[in-house]
Amino acid sequence: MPIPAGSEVTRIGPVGGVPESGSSGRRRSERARQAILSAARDLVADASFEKMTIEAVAARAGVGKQTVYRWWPSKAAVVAEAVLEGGEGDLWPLVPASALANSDLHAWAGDLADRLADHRGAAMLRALVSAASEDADIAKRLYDRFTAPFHTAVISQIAATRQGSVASMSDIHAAADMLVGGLVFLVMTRTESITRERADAMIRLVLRGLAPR
Amino acid sequence: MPIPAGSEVTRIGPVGGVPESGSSGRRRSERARQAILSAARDLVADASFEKMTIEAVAARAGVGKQTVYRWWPSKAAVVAEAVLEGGEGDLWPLVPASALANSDLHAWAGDLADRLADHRGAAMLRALVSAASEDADIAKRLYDRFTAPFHTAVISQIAATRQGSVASMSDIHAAADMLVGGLVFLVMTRTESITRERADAMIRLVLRGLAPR
Amino acid sequence: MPIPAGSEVTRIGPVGGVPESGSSGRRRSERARQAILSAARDLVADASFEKMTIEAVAARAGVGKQTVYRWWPSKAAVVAEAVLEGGEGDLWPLVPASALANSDLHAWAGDLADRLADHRGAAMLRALVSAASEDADIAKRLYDRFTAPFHTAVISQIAATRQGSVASMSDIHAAADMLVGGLVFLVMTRTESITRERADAMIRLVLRGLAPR
Amino acid sequence: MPIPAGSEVTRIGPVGGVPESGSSGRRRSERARQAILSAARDLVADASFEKMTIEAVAARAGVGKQTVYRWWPSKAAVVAEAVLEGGEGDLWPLVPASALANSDLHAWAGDLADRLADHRGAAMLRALVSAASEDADIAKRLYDRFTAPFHTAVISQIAATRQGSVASMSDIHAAADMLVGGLVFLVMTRTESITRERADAMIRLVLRGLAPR
DNA sequence: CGGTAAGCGAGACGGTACGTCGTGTCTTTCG
DNA sequence: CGAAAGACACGACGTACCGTCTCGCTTACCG
Repeated sequence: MPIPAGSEVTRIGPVGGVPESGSSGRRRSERARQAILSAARDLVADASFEKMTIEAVAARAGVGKQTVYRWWPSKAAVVAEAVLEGGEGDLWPLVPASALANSDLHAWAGDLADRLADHRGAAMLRALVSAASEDADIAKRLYDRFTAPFHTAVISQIAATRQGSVASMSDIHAAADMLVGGLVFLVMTRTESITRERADAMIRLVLRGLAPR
Repeated sequence: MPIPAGSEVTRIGPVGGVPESGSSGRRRSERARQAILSAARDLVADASFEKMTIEAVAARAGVGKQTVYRWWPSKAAVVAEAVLEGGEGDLWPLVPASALANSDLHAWAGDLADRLADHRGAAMLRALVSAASEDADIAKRLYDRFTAPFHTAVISQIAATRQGSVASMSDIHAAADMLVGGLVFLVMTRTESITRERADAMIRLVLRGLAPR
Repeated sequence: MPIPAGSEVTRIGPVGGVPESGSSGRRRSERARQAILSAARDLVADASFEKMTIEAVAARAGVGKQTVYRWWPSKAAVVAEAVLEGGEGDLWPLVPASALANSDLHAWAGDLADRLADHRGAAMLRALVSAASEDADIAKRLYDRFTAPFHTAVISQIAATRQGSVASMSDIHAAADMLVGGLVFLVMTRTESITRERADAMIRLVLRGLAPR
Repeated sequence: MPIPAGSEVTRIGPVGGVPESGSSGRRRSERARQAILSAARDLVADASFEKMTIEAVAARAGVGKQTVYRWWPSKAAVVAEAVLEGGEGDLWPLVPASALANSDLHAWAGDLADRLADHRGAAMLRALVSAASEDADIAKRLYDRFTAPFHTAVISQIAATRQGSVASMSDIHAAADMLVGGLVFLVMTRTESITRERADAMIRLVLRGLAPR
């Protein structure tokens, strides 16, 4: 998997795409869209992917079921968009593409750990992973959203500090996969405490592994 | 989370347990039990946790639905037992508790990567993780089955080579979580190639991170 | 129920009526109106009242759904107008108001039988009766369209031949109800063969019953 | 249509047939069956065939929807059985097969008129006719239930009184169709008053028509 | 002739019911 | 008394239509 250098991970549209309207007919209701995503987030947060139902999402959003099915092909797609896109502010911290110092990585990982320590955040991520296990496209979106930015950041850091000779590409891959995977695995297995300390330990270990001898 | 040194990870019985020998009446049919677990494995392997149904398991096992519900409380429990216990041979390699050399860890990780590269193995692990996201007990079983042995192995290795001073306990935790989590995350996100090389890179990185300076 | 002697049964306008001339704006499209009625007739003819949908009517007529709802309040109303008014030629024969001879009645009944022997005609009448069972107004329209003309005809015949003393009003009612009802019942119960012979037998029986001793 | 002389019109089983049980498994619940038919009767009586829903029937019967669909193929079939079979006492009077006197026919017709004068009875018959318009089998059941007994009665009467020479078979058919059809048509078109007088007039007319000169 | 007031096609909307499927429980008969 | 068979109450599925509501157009009249 090549590293999509300056890739735009941010805005991933609904699967059905923007209304695309040629012209006639009533337009898609943005109000309904937001209500659905928000309802999905809420329901997934206090139950689980399996227990969430489209019916309940529609009801809570004050929307007909068909309005959900018109724009998303499956429960997994709704959850993916709801959890990945978030609502107003960003749900998940993004590694700054120009991260130069180790402290940037620590800050990011600590931030992420905070979100995952929160019950709501953890539940949402669990749901997202379950959704990914159902649908390969979502799986890819999940991977790209969390892992790819780390690649970019580490590469730009190395380039800046001329230490590139040391860390091979496969090491960077391994580092990113393990870091993200490690945190996600803790969430999936509900290991109680996802603390900044734990996240720091992971970052430290990985950076030490990547560092020149 | 303390490391349960000599813990028995191997045999995790059905939740209901064996029918408490000594009682009168017909005994639990081992044949039915195996048929159910095997059917569950098959169905989960070529669909997904969500799409697998107890009804289909019962049908394929040639068993009444009640016979499933008599012994397992939920779909998640059936899948957990089916996937974790495996059939005849062990489904998932176990780190030898007395692993002394780095090569032992490489061998284990490579072995695991092989299983996960296989479509059937990957599907089964995905199902297991989904099951874990539904049920905290299963989540714990999953974590213990894959992470704890690594802890034990690394600790015994350190004890043997008197390098214990270097690696802190939290580093060992981090290492185990990341290693297992990294591989599992690749499976969940369906990253195409889970190769021995990838696994080796992970192990190498982690060992370098753990090593004394 | 008094016999509305010279009643205009023929033209029954749309419920909403013509757009109240004098107003500005675009006029009702006669083309759309005909397309809708024709589509309704077609759809009802090869399915049933229950299975016909307004959506399908609009689609087949190449018309927006709203254009149907603007002019008719319900599916029953559309069907009633479509089936009762017919298209170009009259769908259902009308007893001539001045029927003087028995042969006129035989001719009418035979004609009606022919229409009902046709699959399309039978299906349309079935739909009309179903529509009537939903809506009392339509029920009245149906009754008046088929039964009242018979009343008128028989009365005028009696007046002409001075045999009025014999047949009481209630006998005439009974005769009309039974004649029309008998044929309609055959259609509703899908009795295979609605032949001129059958219709003749009915007319004969009724006339013999009405005749002076 | 031949006259099924001594036909058993009485018990027409559920379409799905009696459980037919070879052996094992839970038996069909008679309680549920009665509850469903009774609920269907009630709902159809105070709405219409179109407005009645299977969902409402199931709910009112305290039964799962599936239990309805397991035994009846369609709404029409449920209504047909509910209305034709009736509950405890017979819903619709049956002409005695051995009717010998005209007064027997008058009694029957008067009885039937009473049922149809009742709002509930009328609504149920309307629903039955609508059901028949959807399904040819039900149409036949409806025809046989109401018309055939009349055939039998008239024939037996004729045989007894040796007046057979006069009334031809086609006249008897016509008489039966018109009598039943006349009453049913009044119900369908909601003609307000279905009185014994009206029924008597019909019977009188028909008998006069059938009588020898 | 330009304004304004419908009607029109299209099609999304909040809903209700459909007929099917799966859940977990319950009878029933057999071994 | 376990196990197979299968009916049961329940509830969600994804679809089809309902009747209503925008949309961006035509028409047509009226000033």
